[in-house]
Amino acid sequence: MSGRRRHNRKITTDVRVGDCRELLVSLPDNSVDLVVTSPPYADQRKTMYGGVHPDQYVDWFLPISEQLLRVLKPTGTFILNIKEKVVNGERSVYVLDLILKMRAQGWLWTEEFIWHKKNCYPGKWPNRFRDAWERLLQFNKNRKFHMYQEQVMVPMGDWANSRLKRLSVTDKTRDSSKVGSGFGKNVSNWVDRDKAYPTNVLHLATECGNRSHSATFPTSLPEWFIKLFTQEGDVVLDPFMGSGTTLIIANRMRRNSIGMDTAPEYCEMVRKKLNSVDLYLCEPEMDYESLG
Amino acid sequence: MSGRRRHNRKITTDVRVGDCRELLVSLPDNSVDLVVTSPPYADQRKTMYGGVHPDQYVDWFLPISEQLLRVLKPTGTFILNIKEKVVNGERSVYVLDLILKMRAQGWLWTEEFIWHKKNCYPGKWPNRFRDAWERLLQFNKNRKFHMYQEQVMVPMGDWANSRLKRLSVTDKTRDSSKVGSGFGKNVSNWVDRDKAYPTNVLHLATECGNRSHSATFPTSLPEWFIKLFTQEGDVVLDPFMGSGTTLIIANRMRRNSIGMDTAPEYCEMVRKKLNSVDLYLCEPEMDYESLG
DNA sequence: AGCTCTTATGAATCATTGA
DNA sequence: GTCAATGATTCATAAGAGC
Repeated sequence: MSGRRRHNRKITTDVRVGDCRELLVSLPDNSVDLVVTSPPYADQRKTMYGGVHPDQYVDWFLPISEQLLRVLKPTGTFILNIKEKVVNGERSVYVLDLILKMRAQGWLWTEEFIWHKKNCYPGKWPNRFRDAWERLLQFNKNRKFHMYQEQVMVPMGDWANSRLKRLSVTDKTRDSSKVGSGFGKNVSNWVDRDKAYPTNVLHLATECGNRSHSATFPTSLPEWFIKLFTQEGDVVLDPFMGSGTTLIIANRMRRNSIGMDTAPEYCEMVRKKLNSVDLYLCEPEMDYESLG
Repeated sequence: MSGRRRHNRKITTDVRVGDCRELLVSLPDNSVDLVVTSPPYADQRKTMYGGVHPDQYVDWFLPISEQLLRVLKPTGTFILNIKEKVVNGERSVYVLDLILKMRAQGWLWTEEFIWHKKNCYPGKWPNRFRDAWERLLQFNKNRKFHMYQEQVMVPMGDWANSRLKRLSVTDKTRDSSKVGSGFGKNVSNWVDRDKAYPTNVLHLATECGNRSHSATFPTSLPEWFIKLFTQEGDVVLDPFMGSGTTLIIANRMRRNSIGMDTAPEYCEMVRKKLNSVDLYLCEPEMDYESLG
């Protein structure tokens, strides 16, 4: 766990140009710890990915998910960020259909996280409110998988904060005066509880890191799942890399990663960003935590 | 809009004992403006009252939704509160299946609201976080339906929320003691200023209105949808009444309503509560707004 | 009034036992 | 072995009392 040993291990960050339907075939079986990706939504970004019609979306995605099932380790996890479009005033059902067919492929639909977008897209319609959430579908190969819950614990609410503050000023001194009173054990229970486990609802604002790119995938989203489902040295895969948010944060967290994208200009951009990040990581005194 | 005219119209609140699969047949076509209900969730235990096995859930519900489709007005809305259980470490898919089959019945799946439960059930498991959200599925008969968005506009920003919340608990009682003090006008000033349209994510804590009954959703949940999808004098239907939260709030908001439940003791309890509410409504100076 | 502290409670999951 | 029932476990809120 020392900083020196961590930096002695070589971390690879692999950017591949091409269609993941072809590139995934070259990856070995059971080699990836976490797949986290946000594929192009149906009929969106036509020019970049050729656009997939909602009716064809499931058939287009199933060969990809089949490859992902193959390359994922038995203890690994697949996080799929997706949200169905409104078509003719109705929510499309291709996401529901996809879940059912991926289960038929062998995936377990373990959980559905909700990403609550606090600053969602503006707009007003007569019979619809703004869409402020997206699905984060968790799939696994087995019921048992790696999950490092303590890595994503969050600070507790205000009442606990104030209570802890009070403990730290009065009760701690009282404890030091009464030796072995047993009260210290209670204090340590409270002190240990300064962080709480999250739920399956994630509150994150959308970020617009790069103005030239339309995707609003915030850095904290892949970061959260990488913390939760991988350790240092593990392998993260994003078959729809886009601007490379997942790869860059994986590199910064010292996870090996593979990213794929059909657009050469995106791949080149990500490579450049990675090079500058690598410079930071080569500094022996720099740590991920200090970059956080 | 005057209080006098509103109270001249007779509002009926109809509590019927029995299984809604049988009772719904007697309702006329196209007679209901809003169905809002929270049916018993699927349960592994076969023998338990109200429990339906996950594998049988869709077949059990489809005849009911067929009747609901018949009795709903063309401009009406059906709100279904539901959440799938975890079975063998995996999320069940009967809700997804139900959506697909209800569409085949003729329903439009217009929207999926998220109810974010701020105080969710406790628990800790090695490979799962606590479940903090439920689905609020919106179904319609037609693409055009009645929606009164301005009725559910919310104050902007947290500072306004906390201020309004305090008003609702302390200043409300003060207002009832000081008749016509003019303070109520200040409240409405706050409400009129800086309002924003909500999104499709609802933040509500679970409430337990009645101690003797375990499964109630909070009053504000049906209240929100009744505001959004009905006007005074419209008809609200809850085929799984339970403790009657929906009926009582509908009565208070001067909507006609029909509630059904197989348990006579629940029906009797709701009737008693309705009688006491009616007494309040008979007072000419009382208004829905002052009841909060 | 504001702040602190107490306490009640919530549509849950999982592992184990028994049929 | 499969299926069903039971018990233990769990924790962040918010309402309410108290100062």
